[in-house]
Amino acid sequence: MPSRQRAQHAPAEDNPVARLAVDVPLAHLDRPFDYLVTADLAGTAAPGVRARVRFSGRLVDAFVLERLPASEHGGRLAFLDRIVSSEVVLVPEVARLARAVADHWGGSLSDVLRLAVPPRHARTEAESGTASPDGDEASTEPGNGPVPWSLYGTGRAYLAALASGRAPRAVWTALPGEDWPARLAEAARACVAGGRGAVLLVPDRRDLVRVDAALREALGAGQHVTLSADLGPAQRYRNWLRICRSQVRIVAGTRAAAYAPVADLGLVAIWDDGDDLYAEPRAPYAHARDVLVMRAHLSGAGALLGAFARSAEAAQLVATGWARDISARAAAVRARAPAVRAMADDEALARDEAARTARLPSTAWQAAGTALRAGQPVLVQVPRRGYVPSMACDRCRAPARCAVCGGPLGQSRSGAGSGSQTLPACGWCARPATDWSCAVCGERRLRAVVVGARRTAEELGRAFPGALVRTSGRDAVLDTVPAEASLVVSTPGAEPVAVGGYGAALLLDGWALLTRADLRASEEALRRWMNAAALVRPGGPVLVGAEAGVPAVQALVRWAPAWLAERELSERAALGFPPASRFAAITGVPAAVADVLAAARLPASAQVLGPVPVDDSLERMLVRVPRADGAALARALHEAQGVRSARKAPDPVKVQLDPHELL
DNA sequence: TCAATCCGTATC
DNA sequence: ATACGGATTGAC
Repeated sequence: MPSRQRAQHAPAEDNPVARLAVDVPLAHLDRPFDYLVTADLAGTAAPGVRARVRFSGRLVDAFVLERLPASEHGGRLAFLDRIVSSEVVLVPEVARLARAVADHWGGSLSDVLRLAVPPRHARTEAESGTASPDGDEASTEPGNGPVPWSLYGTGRAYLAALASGRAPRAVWTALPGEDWPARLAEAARACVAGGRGAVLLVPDRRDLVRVDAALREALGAGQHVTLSADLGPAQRYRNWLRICRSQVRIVAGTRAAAYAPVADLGLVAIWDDGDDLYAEPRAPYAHARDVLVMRAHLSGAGALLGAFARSAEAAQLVATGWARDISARAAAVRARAPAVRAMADDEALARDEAARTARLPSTAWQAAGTALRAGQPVLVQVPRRGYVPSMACDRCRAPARCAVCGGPLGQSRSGAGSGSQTLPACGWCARPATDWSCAVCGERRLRAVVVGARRTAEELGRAFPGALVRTSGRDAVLDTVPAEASLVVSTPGAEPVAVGGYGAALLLDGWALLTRADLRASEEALRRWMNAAALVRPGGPVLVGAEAGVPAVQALVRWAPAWLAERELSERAALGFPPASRFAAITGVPAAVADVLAAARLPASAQVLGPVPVDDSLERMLVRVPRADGAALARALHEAQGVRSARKAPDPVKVQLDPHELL
């Protein structure tokens, strides 16, 4: 077959070599491969198009990365089998980004490309390219109201820099009550004014609906598209093609939209980068915030990280000078912030299950009652069920940490038999906490922290007979609630926006958020509280069920997210935690994990922790290095995976850098 | 001495 | 996966 085909198809005269990214996940094949282009494909085998090639006997998908006059490959080149379509779907800018993402997280290019380029939908591709996108209605005139960015110190200068073609980078702390989708849309409009495009990321579909509406308001219809998994394959691919074909330059979407092939990218923006939903659950487990930061850096685009709260990573970008801080003046914050009070006695209630409904903290219920009587909705935030049990100081409730490596202590099950004892042990290095003492108060006793049964809507209904109770949570999320007396019970992240703002908010079981076995417990608690409290009208009462002295609670009371983030950042730096350090988690059957670590040429600074048993017969090892050695760590582990995949080692090993849920 | 077979390795 | 090269084996 080869000789016959080669006789039929002579190589192209110009640039007969195509360099391809082939879709094979094996780590040792994570590099480009050169193929010969036949004369008849000379015109269509352009950089960025999909191809099919015979790769070690099998037909596999591939992308053309570039065309070259000759190959550096010593052996014989095979001919490219066929070009799938002439649509350019992988532009060089995104190819470079994908390579950088793969390298940074120790993964393969093909894994990243599967996320970056949506699966082809042939019928959609064949449609005439002028079809309307999301079923847009009639065109509206772009809104041109006042620009509330002027409330934010350098905010207007930031937009002006975008419009003039520069690449300003900022961490933006939105004022409570801010109509943030409108502000993001204005930033996008500034890009358009300067002849460039923008990518705006939001955590979930509900936020996307809001940004979509704001963009339509700011830009008029048909000037942008949305990208998210729940559009379905056809609509998603249709919208995505409009970006490829440069028919739109503004994209709003969920995490995978970070790779949207917007031409002349002027801005990448992300709302609430601390949200867990930005952590990609598929290999190589890149975080969308970091992907955008990388993209801004590689492509010379501006960057905007906006939120009510602030992540330690965002604080890090400010601290290193990579991004500027855009915040409102203290007076403006004071004028708009709710009035926050901590209800410490909620702790006692949490312990005494029976007393709950009887001994409701009177301040909380007074505030709720007042708002309801005034005809205003009241937001009640309740934690989701099913927190991982963690250990805390018996006296002061500070989360308990390992004396040796600083990892979180948890209840490990030792022995599967009956009468098995549970003893607290480190979740990172597995050392039992035999001689523990609290770093805060010196107490030597530990207690297990478990979230009890959550207060139900019915309980609240009993406390306020006759009140309308709505719920918003995992199964049924409400987008908005009207300006009328109602109790709105919501889990974090599902809080509906209230027309006119909530009259009050109760943030229940706040202590439970703070004692999670999670490095980010404080930061995450504040993020959830602020996202809820920001929906309350200025000066409205917000009651949080947690100790007033805890830093996260202080930050909420003073509405000082940057203060907490900076504090967290310096604390973590002192303790060798991320983002000052980088971690890798290696999970698999014990022999396979040991195999990877033996093959990996880790940097000298690497500290290996574990193993810790995880479910079934699997175990996990952690490797920690200072941030500066992060790239070396990623490379070493990717190479080690390559050695194993070349050997066809049977047991799979999951290598995850910056494992989000562990830290 | 040569063919059949096995094993390891590369995959353009 | 599959193809190939080199080593190994077994029959003449």
